[in-house]
Amino acid sequence: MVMSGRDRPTLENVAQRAGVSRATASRVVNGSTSVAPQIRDKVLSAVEALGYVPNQAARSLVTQRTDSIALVASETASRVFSDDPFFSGIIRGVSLELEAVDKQLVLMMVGPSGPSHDRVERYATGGHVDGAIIFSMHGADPLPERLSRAGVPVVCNGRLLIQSSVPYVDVDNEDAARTAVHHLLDTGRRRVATIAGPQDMSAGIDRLKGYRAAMQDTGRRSLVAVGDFTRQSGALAMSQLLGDDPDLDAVFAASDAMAEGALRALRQAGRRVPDDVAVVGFDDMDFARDTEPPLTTVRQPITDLGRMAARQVLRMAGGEQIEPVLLLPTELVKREST
Amino acid sequence: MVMSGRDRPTLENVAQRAGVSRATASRVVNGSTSVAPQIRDKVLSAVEALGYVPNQAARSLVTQRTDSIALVASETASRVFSDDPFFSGIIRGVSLELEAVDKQLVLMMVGPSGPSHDRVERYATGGHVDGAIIFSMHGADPLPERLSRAGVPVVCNGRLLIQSSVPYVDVDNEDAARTAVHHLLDTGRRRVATIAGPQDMSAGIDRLKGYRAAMQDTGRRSLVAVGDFTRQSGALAMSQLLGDDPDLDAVFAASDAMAEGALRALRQAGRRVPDDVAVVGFDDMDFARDTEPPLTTVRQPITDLGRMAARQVLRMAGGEQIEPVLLLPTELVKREST
DNA sequence: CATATTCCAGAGAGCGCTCTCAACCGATTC
DNA sequence: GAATCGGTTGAGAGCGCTCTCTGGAATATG
Repeated sequence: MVMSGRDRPTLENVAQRAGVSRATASRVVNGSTSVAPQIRDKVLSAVEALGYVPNQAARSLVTQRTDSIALVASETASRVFSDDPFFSGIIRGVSLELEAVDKQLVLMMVGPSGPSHDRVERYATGGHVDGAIIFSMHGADPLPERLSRAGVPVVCNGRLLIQSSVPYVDVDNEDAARTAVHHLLDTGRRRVATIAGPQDMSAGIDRLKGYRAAMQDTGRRSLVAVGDFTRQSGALAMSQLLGDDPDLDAVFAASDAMAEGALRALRQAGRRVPDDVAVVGFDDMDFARDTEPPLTTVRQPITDLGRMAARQVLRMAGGEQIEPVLLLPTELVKREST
Repeated sequence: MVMSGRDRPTLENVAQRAGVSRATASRVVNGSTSVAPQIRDKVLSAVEALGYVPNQAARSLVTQRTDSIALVASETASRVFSDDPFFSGIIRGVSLELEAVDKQLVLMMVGPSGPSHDRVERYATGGHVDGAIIFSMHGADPLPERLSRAGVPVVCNGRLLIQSSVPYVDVDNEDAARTAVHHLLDTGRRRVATIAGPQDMSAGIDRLKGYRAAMQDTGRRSLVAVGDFTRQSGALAMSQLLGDDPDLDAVFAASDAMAEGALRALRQAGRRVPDDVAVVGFDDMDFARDTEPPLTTVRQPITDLGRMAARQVLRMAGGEQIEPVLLLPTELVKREST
């Protein structure tokens, strides 16, 4: 096996070949301005000739920066590995943003608690990353706060459930849900139920809150079933709802996946959509366009959520002060299911 | 802002507090056996008291290891960010395996070519990672070969399209497809079409090859439409197929997502499944159980594919010789669509 | 009891890089 | 012509860690 580590050219080699000092070579490599053009060129061609690539470890050792950001995801998050591509979207956004500034993305999964939790904490507080983005937290996870307290720049994706000063980016889930439900009401629906998301996640909680608010706005009774953002849970919840109130004429599902499950359950129960029951989802995933019928849904900019989280954490790492809350806009996309 | 980097305890501090030399402290931290128990304990409690975490950069600098592995994914891969969770499954597998040995996962996306390609190459050959797992390559991507030649341990996820000595892990796509088609034939189907995957990816190519082989085995004519593994393309391909041969009575789709699209197209064309047309998919994604009707499909162990890739690359990084090809078993899961 | 052997801890040399500080040099100013 | 000055370059000190090498204590051997 080739040991790539051993025979790699060092700055010293570059300097020698260019006939300058290591310090000057370093300046050129790092783009310092105060280097004479012809020396600069000499160094650059030495870099080229030798195929020099800076040793990140050595650099980190002195700069105390690692140029990498951790993306921490709760491994058990049903959304992460279920059939909805929320996870992928976030990763994509974060990745695009980091790539633009030549930072690396270190991905870490954590279990609900215990050893893997500690591992992430040790790793992040150990100065291996310049910051961390934490997403898809369940319950009152203490990790964000702990890292933050340890001096690691942290940004969360989604509102935290505990009182905390850790900044986050999210959409206004409550408001978006409210809008969705009002759309149902405005189009003449009278008995609007909801399939709520998991009640240990802010997205689940806030969307339910929005639904409740909209119902109260118009003096109506709530009809709630709780799912976990997956298709199956959506189908199950829909059946329950139908059992609870056979006359319901609309459903607001807190995710597209659950909405699709609901669509299926409705079909199996012999209900026509939207004639008998209108359905609104949340997310605007790719597949929402292809359900039968195509799904009316609340679009949230998932990739942008990732991008913004990355941007914020980079700013923090750069010593900037950032807004504690950043909300991105949503949009109600009307299709044939309402 | 708290600068976490500056006030972190060093090994020197630990040594001092424990009243030993730095070398001994290092031995304890790295689990060397030749340290007297009571000294060992003293060091450990100093570590505990100070909250010492080794500085990875310093360690890497001398060991020439980074304890991290790059997972490189083609960003444009339709599978990566489409509605099928292949990507997530691979990540999950790799992540689980790396976590077990306390290595980090560095995720890198690459565009079809150009700057991001170079970036990955520079990064990986620059000794920032101990190895790389490359997956979802399109066409004859030179990246795996280039990295490998540069001395970076590389394992691919999926057969390479070019002649190369880079090892890979995969399922036997051709054989699996053949089995699936034979299942269709065995259950009395006569006109079996296929919705092939993209022909610039080995999974797409090999599954089509398997289909063709099965058809030839039984002296039948092939009927092919090509998709790109997505739902939409599956629906589109199905319509074409129906146009080409309205009497077809079975379809083998090279992915579950395409199979679902096909199911939808068939329904819209007024065909009953499986009465008029049988459908077989590939992957056995979660949603395959919930399609209407539930999908017969070829199960491939996606998470294990990720796991094995990680295991192989770790072995390579450890200097071991590994098998150039590792094929994991598939299984035909029979449900109601056939 | 002297010598050989084993075992364990410490000293010290770097790993490759950045960055401060001093040195230098040609050019400007008095 | 001497003093000053902006602009470059080089020397060298570390960043925190691992690991080899050496010395000394403890144990075994003749």
